[in-house]
Amino acid sequence: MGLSYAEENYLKAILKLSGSPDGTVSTNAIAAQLDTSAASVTDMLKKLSDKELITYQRYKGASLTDDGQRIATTLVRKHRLWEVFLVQSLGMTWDEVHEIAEELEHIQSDRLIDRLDHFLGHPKFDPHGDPIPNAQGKYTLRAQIPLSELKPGQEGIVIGVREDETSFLKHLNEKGLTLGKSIKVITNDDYDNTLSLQVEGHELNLSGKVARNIMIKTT
Amino acid sequence: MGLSYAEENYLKAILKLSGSPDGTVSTNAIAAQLDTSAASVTDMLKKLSDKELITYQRYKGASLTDDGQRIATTLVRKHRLWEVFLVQSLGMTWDEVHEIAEELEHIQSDRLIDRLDHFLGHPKFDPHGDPIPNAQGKYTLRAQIPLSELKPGQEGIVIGVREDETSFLKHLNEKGLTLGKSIKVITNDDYDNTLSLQVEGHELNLSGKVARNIMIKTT
DNA sequence: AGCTCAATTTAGAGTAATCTAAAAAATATT
DNA sequence: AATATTTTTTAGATTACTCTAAATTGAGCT
Repeated sequence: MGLSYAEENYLKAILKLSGSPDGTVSTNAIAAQLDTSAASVTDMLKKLSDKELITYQRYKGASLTDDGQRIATTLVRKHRLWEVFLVQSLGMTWDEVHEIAEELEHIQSDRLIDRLDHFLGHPKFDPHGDPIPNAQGKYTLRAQIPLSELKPGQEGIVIGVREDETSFLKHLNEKGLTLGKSIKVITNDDYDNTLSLQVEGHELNLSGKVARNIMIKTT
Repeated sequence: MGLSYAEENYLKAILKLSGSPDGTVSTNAIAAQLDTSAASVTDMLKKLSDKELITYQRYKGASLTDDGQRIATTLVRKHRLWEVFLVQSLGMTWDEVHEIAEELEHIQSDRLIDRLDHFLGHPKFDPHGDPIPNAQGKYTLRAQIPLSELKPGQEGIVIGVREDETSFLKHLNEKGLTLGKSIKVITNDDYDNTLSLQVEGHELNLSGKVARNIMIKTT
């Protein structure tokens, strides 16, 4: 019936990586995502294929079946709802909740998630600005572009980040660049790949690498 | 560093069973508590002993060291805080929260538990009436006696149950005997071991077995 | 088409937790 | 005290997940 934590994590990784054309994901991509060996991935892909949660052919990569997609999306829903709870109810900061939510998402109880969703007021986005799938797996998309694509003079609001890594989120927090902050781009140098912007009066410099991972809703 | 779920569950079982004189618990008692084989218990006792979380001698049973006691008490604290959250915040019923809390108690984050405790207003008792240890492992005892010990005419309030089993809690819910209800004993027949009482106008009959597991604060 | 190299799979092995069956130790009974 | 019974441990195996190293397959290049 229930899946193991490992199985669930593989499904989530495949969902995350299957933005590509036909949704097919390579063995190595999964190994990199989960920081495990390619051999382990191959073993697990066989198992998930037997359970009909993915379609898999040797040497050809894997993609989620409808069942697999449903389960993976539910995990994302759980993860993001828990993140909202941790930030909104418990007052934790957005850079410390990811790892805890990574554990909480595996708790087994549909009813628990329904009640939590209700308690939180059916939020549509998590603290990183990512959409929360509803119980049917549908979610709202939001118009957002990477900070790196803004031209000098453009303004907007920080609505999310792409990276989940704690170190990255911590870095942003230290710079004062948190969710909801209004920003205005001063310079965006395509050449040396740096960007300067104004946040609450201060001026801030970011590398192109960092700027590409910060999502903005333009105003 | 961190312990596995299995290791944590063994420590909790040993704490639960070590009400006895010197706090020593037998292999078979643990096996029964965790519904596992005695052989598995022996294996695990060796491992926990190596980690200095219990003292253990072959054929002589086990008892918690200070470290083991601290960890086990923290687990109880986490379990009971989560139960309060599930009932108080999410509106779940006391008969459905135990199993979910059984999973939630393993989530690793001291800060999370501190925040949760704060969010809930530092509750002293869980929905079953059991005391919640504080961060230092200390907890308040409450004067409570089993319903089975009340004499006819005595009155009181339901403040807890001894059994954790879902089926038992469900049974009580159906009879309308939930936490906080005022009761008055009408008859308590030592001979055939049954008891009748008044709850909100209704009259209710309980077996001695059930009555022994319902805790009352007399008024 | 044949070769090269990267990606992937297979082979073989290790760890954690569990089981059943058999052996050993402790406890109870006569 | 000797024997019978119960409890506990050991032995040997199984499942899930993981690893490294070696073999295989596929894809790109000439």
